[in-house]
Amino acid sequence: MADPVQRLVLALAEAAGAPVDLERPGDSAHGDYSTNVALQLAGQARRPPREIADELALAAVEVDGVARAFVAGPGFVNLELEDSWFVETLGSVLSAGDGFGSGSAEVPERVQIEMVSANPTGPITVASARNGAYGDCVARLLSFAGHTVECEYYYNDAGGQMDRFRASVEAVRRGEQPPEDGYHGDYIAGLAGLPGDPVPRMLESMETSLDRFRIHFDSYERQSVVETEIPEAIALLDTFEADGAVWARTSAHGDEKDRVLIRSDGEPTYFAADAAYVRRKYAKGFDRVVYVLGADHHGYVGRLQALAEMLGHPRDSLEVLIYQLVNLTKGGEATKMSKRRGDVVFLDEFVAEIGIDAARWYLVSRGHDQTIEIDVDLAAEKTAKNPVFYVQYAHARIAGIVRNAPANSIPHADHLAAVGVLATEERDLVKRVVEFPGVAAEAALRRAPHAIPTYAIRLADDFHRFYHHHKVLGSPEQEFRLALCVATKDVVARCLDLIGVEAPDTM
RNA sequence: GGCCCCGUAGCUCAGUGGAUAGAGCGGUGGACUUCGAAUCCACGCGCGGAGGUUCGAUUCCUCCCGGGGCCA
Repeated sequence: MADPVQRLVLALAEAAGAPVDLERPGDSAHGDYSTNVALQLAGQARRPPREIADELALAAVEVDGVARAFVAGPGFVNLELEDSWFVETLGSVLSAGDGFGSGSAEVPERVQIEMVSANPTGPITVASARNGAYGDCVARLLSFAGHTVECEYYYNDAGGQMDRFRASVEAVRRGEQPPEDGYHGDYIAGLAGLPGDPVPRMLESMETSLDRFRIHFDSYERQSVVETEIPEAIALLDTFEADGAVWARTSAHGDEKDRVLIRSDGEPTYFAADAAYVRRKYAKGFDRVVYVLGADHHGYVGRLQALAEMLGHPRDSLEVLIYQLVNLTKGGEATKMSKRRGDVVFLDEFVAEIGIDAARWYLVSRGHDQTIEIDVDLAAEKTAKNPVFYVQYAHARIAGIVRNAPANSIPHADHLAAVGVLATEERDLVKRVVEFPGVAAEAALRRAPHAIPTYAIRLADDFHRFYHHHKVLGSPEQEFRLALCVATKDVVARCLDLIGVEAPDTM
């Protein structure tokens, strides 16, 4: 079945002889949809925009479903649509079912997303949780768009950090303080009380925290394994020797300077391990390799993309998603996050205070380019007012209606008919629901999951308003309204699923 | 000194070229014998500054100011 929105867009594009974008005007006096295509065409056509708009409006009224088309302002063409268009549109949403809004990827790719990748020296922090929540949502969005996505966790099991971590646990076991440059958090004492190597225990506990936070990994990779492939990787790179060291000519591939691979003492650098790791990722057959890194690592972008290019892949196929950091305040005082000092807020504590749904919502509902400020004291108090409940409540409300609906009254797409004249709230809600595919596609393309909660709030808003004004069950319009409820409920649930939040039937 | 991110309402944030810039929180006042009032309705205040591109700029470009981060 052809999507009625697309049908409109295509008909208008044909009339205009150019691609057309429909937007929803802020002012309802400007119709259901409007397009600025006449304004865009005016320049090259060397004609007054209103003249072009007049012609387009004449053609638009002939399009099936268009009740009225009129020109306003500098040359906008505004459309008012027939009730039948809304009924048809709702029907198409219902028949799309679970797939509504999915499959936007033009070229489906095999994508690896590497995220979190915190070394196992302490529990998952809120900062790492933002990394994970963001990466996980991007993974969900890309997968919904039609890509095949795998999530990987990478950690350094062989470096100095691990030595200091083990030494800290050992010190406590001997009844001493951890070394000055060691780890001082309370969790060290807990690990010291258990026998054996603390590293596997630490990892296991981190995995449990992430899993409970609904962040799942398809694979784990260790630096000690990756390092064994450094020679193969270096053989493929553009290298030279200077000062007794082996260098990668990264500056010739978009990086700001060349990088050392093997020091003059024969020791490989971290960058050499990075090279081996990048090679390994592509060797697994991924078309696209994504890193999720905090803003403090933005300097890595150039050298990583240089590696991809030297290894024979398009530099853009290695994508680094940078998110800004999380600042915590406690009672108005800023606290610097430092895992070594134990001066951090851990994910488990954060979740214990505000719950998983609110925590996930909190971490992904802001743009990833935005630094997050969290007042730890206020977070718990604010929970009840968190917009996530506003959205969840819309879902639960609809679930209640569906529960109370008579058996066999849930409508099907094929025999859907409006009764009487549609109300503003009904038309607005239909328009909101059909925005979803565009929102999901855009969010995936821009790696911007925060667009989903933003949209979900507006959707819930339109639903709550509709609910308040109109009775569903037992009304003459029951069939249409029930259909509208079901479509809304499905889209709300999909939005929440895309950000890893539950969609409860009761609250 | 170089590079990256950010300055939008009292606070936390949406809005990557369109018409009168939006939400939530906080404040005030209203609405439940009706499918769930965790809801709805009403009332205030705002694009850091200066230039430029454009028919049109919160959005794009340059510079300045201010906050954060990375590197040197």
